[in-house]
Order: sequence, then structure tokens, then C-alpha cells
Amino acid sequence: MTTLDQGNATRSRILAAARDLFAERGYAAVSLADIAAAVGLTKTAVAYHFHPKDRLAAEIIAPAADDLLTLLGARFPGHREFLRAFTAFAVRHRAVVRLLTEDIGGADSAPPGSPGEAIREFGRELFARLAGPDPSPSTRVRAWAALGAVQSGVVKTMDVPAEVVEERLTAAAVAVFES
Amino acid sequence: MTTLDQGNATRSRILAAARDLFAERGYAAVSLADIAAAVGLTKTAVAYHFHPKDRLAAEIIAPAADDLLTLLGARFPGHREFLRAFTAFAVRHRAVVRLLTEDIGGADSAPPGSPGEAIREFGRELFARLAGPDPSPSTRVRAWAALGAVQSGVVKTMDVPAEVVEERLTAAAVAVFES
DNA sequence: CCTTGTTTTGTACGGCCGTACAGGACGGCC
DNA sequence: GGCCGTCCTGTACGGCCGTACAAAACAAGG
Repeated sequence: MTTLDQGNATRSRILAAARDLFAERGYAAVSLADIAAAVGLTKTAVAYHFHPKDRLAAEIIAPAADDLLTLLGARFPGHREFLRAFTAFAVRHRAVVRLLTEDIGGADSAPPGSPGEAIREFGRELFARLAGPDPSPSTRVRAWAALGAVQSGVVKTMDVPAEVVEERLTAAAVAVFES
Repeated sequence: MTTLDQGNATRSRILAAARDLFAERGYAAVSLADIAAAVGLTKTAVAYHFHPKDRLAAEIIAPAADDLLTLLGARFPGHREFLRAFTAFAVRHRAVVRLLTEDIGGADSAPPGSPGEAIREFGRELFARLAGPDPSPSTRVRAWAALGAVQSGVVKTMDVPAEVVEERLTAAAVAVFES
């Protein structure tokens, strides 16, 4: 805390820029140089603050991951309440939802122990929570469709007010799962 | 056609292997070496047949892109018929749907003229077709949710019989859009 | 047999990535 | 003043990517 925490400010700036870039291009498609250019630094400076690159993703995702963890830990009377809670979560963290679903968890080449491993676990757990144990093929399709509807609806409508998105998507998710 | 079209056979093998690898890992995450290893060749041999790498994606996508084009060219009495046709399309080409939606079209860094450019155009056109001209925020959310439901439902249930998926997903998509 | 064209290999290059390391600039503290 | 920790830069390395190019197998046709 020597230099009046000025470094901590740039840390936040890096974090914000990285979050935006990841949201629109995806994790793997954004290099340290890209982030550095967005903040006006060199890639080495970015690497100095976040070591290794995974820490960037981890730190950006952290709050969302916590929320998701409590969501998975809670119990719900039925699928409606669960879908309501999940949609609220997705809307609240819509800037990072793409990271949690597509990017990092997408490739199955993720080495064990990496953040991608935990994230794919999240996705499967979410599905299992919604579909229940030993789901039928039809239920599996419905569950994935419901999750996909929420994810797509959240990611593609960043400019729409959160309340509108949340309301519409809870209705949509429930409609899918009960179709 | 000198060597009895034996080369054309390996061409197909490469194509099939690449399609599978792309489907499970994504386009950018699969290298020529990976494909070559899957077919038992060197990456140079693969590069000989498909030059440059884009051609692989283009050739794999081609039939689906044609179908999509006719889908976009056709006229439908209402959104139900359109969603039914779109779901049928997605199920029929479910091995490459991921390529058309996530991977190539995902990054906005796609240089003009590349296949990614056309694919993102497809996605926007699809959305515009469903949402109609000058859609309200609510309609936008519903439209993206419906498309996302179909995509997710198709990609995540590769092992489920096509008829089941198609039937369930048309119902789901309609339910979303009418929610 | 010998040439021809296709297919596959081996080797090598340039580019971008994430990372390591040494050093410089700057403020706080003795 | 000297010293130290923080922040940032410059340079460089190794790795993987897609690609280019020369040369080797190889079947087919003269």
C-alpha cells in the first residue's frame, strides 16, 4: 500500500476491460496484449497483476461462482422456483455468464485442476439439478432447452433492462420445461 | 482420379474426423495436428487436402448452410411454422450446429470475407426473421431465448433419437416464444 | 521401363501466445 | 541521504499454430 493504492486502481481497470472483452469475444480469443491495449499498458504489466492468465478468469468469475454455489446448495420446492432462482442468477451476472457456460467449460481439453474443470462441473450440476436423477430423454431435452434459453436470452440482450429480461426469461424457462 | 480415388476416400475420413472433433471441442480448439492424429496422418497431409484451414469448416458447413439459406428464403404463415422448420433444420444438422452458432460466429474479430462473417450474418438474419422488424425488448428476449433453447437442446443431446429431439424442441421453442 | 500426377512425408519458417527475468521510475520510510 | 517495495517496461525464450516447399512413395498409362 505504498503508492496510495494506485496500482490497485489499475488492477480494477484491467479487470473491467478484461470482463468486457471476454464477454464479447470469449476467453480464449482475448490475449493479454488485447487487454493491455484496452487499458493502455503492456501485456507484461497485465501479467504482473494476474499471474497466470487463469487468475483473470478466476477473479472475474469468482462472485458469480459463489452465487452459483449457494444456488446449487439451496433446496427448492419445485422446478419453477429453481428456474426462477437460476434466471435471477443469470441476469445478475449476465456479463460473465458467457464465460461460465461457453468458453472455459466448452473445450473438453481442460486439464484437471484448471478453472474450466470446475465450470463444466457447474454446468452438469445445474442440468442434474433441473432434470433430476435418471431423467428420460424427453426430460433431458427439455432441461437443456430451458438452460439454453436462459443463457442465450441473457447474453444476447445486454442492453435490455435487467428486470425485463428476468421477468421474460423466467416465464420462458418455465414454459420450456413444462412444454 | 488416377489412384482409384483413394485420396478422395481419405478426404472424407478427414472431413468426418474433423466434424466430430469440432462438434465436441469447437473449431478454434482443434488444430490440424489433432485432426491428423485422429485419421493417422501428419498435419501436412491434412493441409494438403484442405487449404487453408477455413476450407475444412466451409466444406463441413456447406450442406447445412444451403439448408439454412433456403429456410431463410422461404416464407411462413406464422412464427410457429417458422420455428418448426428451424428446429427441423437444427436437428438434421445437429453435428454442425455448434459450428454455425458458437465457434466461428462467436468472435467478432472475424475479418470481413471469412466464413465467420457470413455465419454471424446467418444468426442475425435468423433472429430478425423470428423477432420481426423493430421488435420490442420483450420480443427480443423471447426470440433469443427460443433460438438458444433449440441450439442448446440440439447440441447437448446428441445421443437422443432425432425424432424425439425434434418433437420436444419444436414444442419448447413455440412455448418460449409464446410465453 | 519410364514418365506423370497424386498423395504423403520431413523440415523449416514466421507469427502469436503466455511467461520469465532484469532493470528503471516513483513514492514512503528510516 | 540511502533503502525498499510497488508498479511498469523491455527483451527474450519456448511452445504451438498454420503454412510453404522439396523430396519421397506410389499407382497408372505411354
